Amino acid sequence: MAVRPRTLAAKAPEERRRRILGAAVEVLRERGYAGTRVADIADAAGTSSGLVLYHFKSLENALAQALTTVEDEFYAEFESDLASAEGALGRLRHMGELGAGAGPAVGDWALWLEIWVRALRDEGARATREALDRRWRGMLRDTIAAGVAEGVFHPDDVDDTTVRLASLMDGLAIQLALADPDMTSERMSALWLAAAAQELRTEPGMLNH
Amino acid sequence: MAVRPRTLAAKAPEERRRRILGAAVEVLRERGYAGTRVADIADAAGTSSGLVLYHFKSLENALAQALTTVEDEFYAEFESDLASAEGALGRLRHMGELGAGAGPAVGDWALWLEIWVRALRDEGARATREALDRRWRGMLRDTIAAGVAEGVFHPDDVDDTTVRLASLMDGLAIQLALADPDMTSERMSALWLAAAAQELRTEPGMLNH
DNA sequence: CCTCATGCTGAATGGGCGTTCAGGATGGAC
DNA sequence: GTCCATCCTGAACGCCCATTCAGCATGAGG
Repeated sequence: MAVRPRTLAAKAPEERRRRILGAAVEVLRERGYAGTRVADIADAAGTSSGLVLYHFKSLENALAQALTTVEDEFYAEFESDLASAEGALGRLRHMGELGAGAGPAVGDWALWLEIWVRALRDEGARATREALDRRWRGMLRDTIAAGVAEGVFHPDDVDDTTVRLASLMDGLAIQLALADPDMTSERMSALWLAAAAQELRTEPGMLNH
Repeated sequence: MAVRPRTLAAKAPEERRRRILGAAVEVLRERGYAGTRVADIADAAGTSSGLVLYHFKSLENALAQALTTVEDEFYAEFESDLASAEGALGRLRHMGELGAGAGPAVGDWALWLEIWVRALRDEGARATREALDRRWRGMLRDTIAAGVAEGVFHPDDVDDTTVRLASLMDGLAIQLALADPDMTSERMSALWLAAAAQELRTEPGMLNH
């Protein structure tokens, strides 16, 4: 009658595993990739370092999986939030606000900086981040294309505009992640939407909220 | 008759010191902040690890000084190159091209990623990078203001435009540093100048070269 | 020539930390 | 109850460096 042939011993291994992964993300945010120790993760998860290595083969692997988790959650939430937006204008506004920190992104931009540095030298990380970037740019491009179809956007060149707006968001995010006094969530969102309005030649005021 | 009261023993200590600093920069580019060892620097400089620690107090300190060196050279070259440009339009074009890798910037964007991650957790690094960013934005803002005075630029808001164009460059640079197949030096420069043309409402074609 | 401050070396030291492992506990199967 | 796969623990092991240091080299000053 067991759903799985394999029995689950101990309390709840899968639950424990997830707790460790969550702890890894937490520590990663606090100390960064280079500063995270196995013992830190174990402490944060309220378990032993032995178990961390038991569930994940190595620290390296644990951190990689932690980052994957973050990325997945990031996009999942992003996409679900976006689904509730109506029309291309609404979707674009959401993108500006979510990217600027209204959602899960807020503490995550720091992690993106870590991912970028990692991607500098790790082939796998590079490929992953490239794929994720393409996914994000794809969402942006689709939104723009939808707006063109609706007749509210009139970009010179959809691809170029997409790359510029995506890159602008990354660049603004750096200042946000580094807590530059000149940058706030609100300003970032406003700056990005203003750029979008220029790029897309929307009617004046269309993208203010 | 000695210029300095202190005698210089050995061959040329100051020269050696500079060689080590250069080696540190080289290794830093190759292996990144987290991956650089004292022995790597010593090897690259053709000396002993003892000497590295003799001239710089610690590895940490050596790397910090190496980064400072890079930053100084970066801006020095940037400013001198810029001085030769005529008019606001010429200066802006230079900024687009230098930033995109025509000059010393090309291998340095990777180092900027490292600096950003470092700034995430090191107060000193954060302050340094903020100051440097302000300096770069200041140059950009001055150029824009000059263009306004010349009557060739007509931005909505000089400050906002400055921040957007500076951030856009950072964002584009990430893809360049990570060798994203969709991004090249030429495309980056073209994308940035096109954005500048939009932001500054230049006459059509003014910023093409 | 001496002397001695400064440069310089490479082996030794010591600490930090990833990984391993021997040994328990747990709980389903029978 | 007995057995065994699976979980889990924390101490022990070793490796990898940063840093220290004892000692040699050099060359200016006298």
